[in-house]
Amino acid sequence: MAGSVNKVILVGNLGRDPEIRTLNNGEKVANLSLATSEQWRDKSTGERKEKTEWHRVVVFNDNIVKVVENYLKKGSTIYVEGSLQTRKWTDQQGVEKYSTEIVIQRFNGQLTMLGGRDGGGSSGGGPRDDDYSSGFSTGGANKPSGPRESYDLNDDIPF
Amino acid sequence: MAGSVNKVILVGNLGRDPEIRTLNNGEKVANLSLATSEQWRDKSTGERKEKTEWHRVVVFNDNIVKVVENYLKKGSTIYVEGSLQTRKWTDQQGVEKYSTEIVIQRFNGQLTMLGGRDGGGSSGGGPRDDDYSSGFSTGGANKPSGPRESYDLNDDIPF
Amino acid sequence: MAGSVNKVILVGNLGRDPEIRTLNNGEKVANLSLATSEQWRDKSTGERKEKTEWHRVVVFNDNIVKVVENYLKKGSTIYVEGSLQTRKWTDQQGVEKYSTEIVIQRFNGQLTMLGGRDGGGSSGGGPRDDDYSSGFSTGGANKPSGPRESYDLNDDIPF
Amino acid sequence: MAGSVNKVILVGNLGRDPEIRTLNNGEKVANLSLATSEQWRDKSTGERKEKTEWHRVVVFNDNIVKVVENYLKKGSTIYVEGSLQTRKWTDQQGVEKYSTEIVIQRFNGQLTMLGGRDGGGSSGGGPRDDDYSSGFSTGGANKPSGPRESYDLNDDIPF
DNA sequence: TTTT
DNA sequence: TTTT
Repeated sequence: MAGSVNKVILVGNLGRDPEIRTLNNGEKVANLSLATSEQWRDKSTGERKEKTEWHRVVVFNDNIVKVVENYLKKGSTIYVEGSLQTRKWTDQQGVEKYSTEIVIQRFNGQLTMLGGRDGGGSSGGGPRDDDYSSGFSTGGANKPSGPRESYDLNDDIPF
Repeated sequence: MAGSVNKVILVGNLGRDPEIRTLNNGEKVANLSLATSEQWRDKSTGERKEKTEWHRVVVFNDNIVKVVENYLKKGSTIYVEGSLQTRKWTDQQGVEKYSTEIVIQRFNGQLTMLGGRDGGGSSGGGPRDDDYSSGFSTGGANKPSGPRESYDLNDDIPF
Repeated sequence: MAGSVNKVILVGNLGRDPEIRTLNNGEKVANLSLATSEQWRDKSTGERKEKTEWHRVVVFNDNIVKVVENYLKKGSTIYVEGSLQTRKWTDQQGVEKYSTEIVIQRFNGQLTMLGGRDGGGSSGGGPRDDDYSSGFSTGGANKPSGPRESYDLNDDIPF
Repeated sequence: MAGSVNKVILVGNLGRDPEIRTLNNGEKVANLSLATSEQWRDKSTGERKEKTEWHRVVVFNDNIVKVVENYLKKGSTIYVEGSLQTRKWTDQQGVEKYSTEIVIQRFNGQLTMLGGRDGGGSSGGGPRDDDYSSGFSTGGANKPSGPRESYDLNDDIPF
């Protein structure tokens, strides 16, 4: 196909602490649940309205996973840049399901902390409030091998 | 919630002709099936790979719906800007399903034709190949009258 | 020209309080000085580096100008979306100069407050910390009534 | 400073053939002159108007420079993603000047060919019309060392 | 289902 | 200086 572009840009808050999983090959993957919301005033009734959208963000980029592990938690405000990917999976009843995620691959995407609420988590320790910005960076010896061919997230329960 | 951002930017091709539906209130809505794809060379095997992602784009913006109706068809290359929205629905077996779409609302989003293949469809009629660019427009009879033609900022001292 | 796209997305902090000017026709224009910065570690010396970029943002969109007037000040963190525009002007010595700005027109662009430092300004009054998000709005008295609700065509006269 | 974002997204056409320069260290840099334009109809007079904006794009990313060298020419339509940078320089009369450019650094940015007119240039040779998409890719053992500092050429073979 |  |  001629050149194409697949880019998602979100600024929002984490609805819960990130989940970090370790793949069979030792690599870590972070899953974020990110909320964005719109407010508006209903013209007819005049009342304030708000609609929240929840996004599933999956991070494969090593350096960004480290940032997620060390700095993010429920309530964190972040800027995220990734690409859309729809995954097909089969639930325990054998029903086919689809889950659309914002994916930050090894060699693209960005995640920037923007501060935000101090979280309500009980966790007290750990680094925090140190602003940290991480691009696609990564490096390491591995080249981009393309769009992460197979990885087992099939037992995830999409949001 | 603090200000948030929910933005998707895609450049790709239509997999089929757009579908236009008319709502009860007379408004039209356009549905697009847009493909983006990535190519890469497998590091180990050296072979070329390609992965295509399909996106559901839903257009509520009137002016953009008109562009879709009049100019787009299977194979068209477009730039699209909208926001992510996940819809819950129940299929005929009563199973809950989720569908994530790129939505171009009445007052946001953008769609720009970028040309692309002349389509392979047998359909011959209708306007075509006329490049046309439509922003969020505004709807109705009034369009933005353009990029702020003249204004005196000349005595500003740029940074 | 075939469809084109001209879009800038910035997240950064205001270097000083916004400047609001009133044009001859009574419209207001806001000027912002926005900083973005990059940090990295020098590979050879190992020392931390930082480079700050300053952006001139000009807001013509009425609703966004109101937000700027009422909520922004030195130190505010904002998300801004606009388009690039280079202006030619002549300084007092008669030398031609160029200034490139990020412009938020009446019918496009976005500005979202993201909180940030409480500013260092001595000014104490004025609204603050009330998170506020403003899209391209529409100008005039009518705002977009939100995501996919009913709405009336607006009878705004765009500039 | 807290995390910041500095991103420019353009779709437009090259006004002339790219210029490739070789730095002292042997690295190549590409300069592009990219046009974006807006059309609208003047409300009062009813006449069609068009305003073209010219952007200076500077490419440091090796792989993208190769694409530019091999595939782009006057008239090419491209998608470009980079960051804003304002450079200060002194002209031959000793006058300080500023130039704002869209920079594609070694480890970020994107350039995607979107086809476009076949160019009118007299140049006949060279690859052409082969759509080619290049991300920041690279990787290798070298990490991003920041904005435009010293770095090593990587010997990756782009896909 | 597109495109190369 | 491009493009329509």
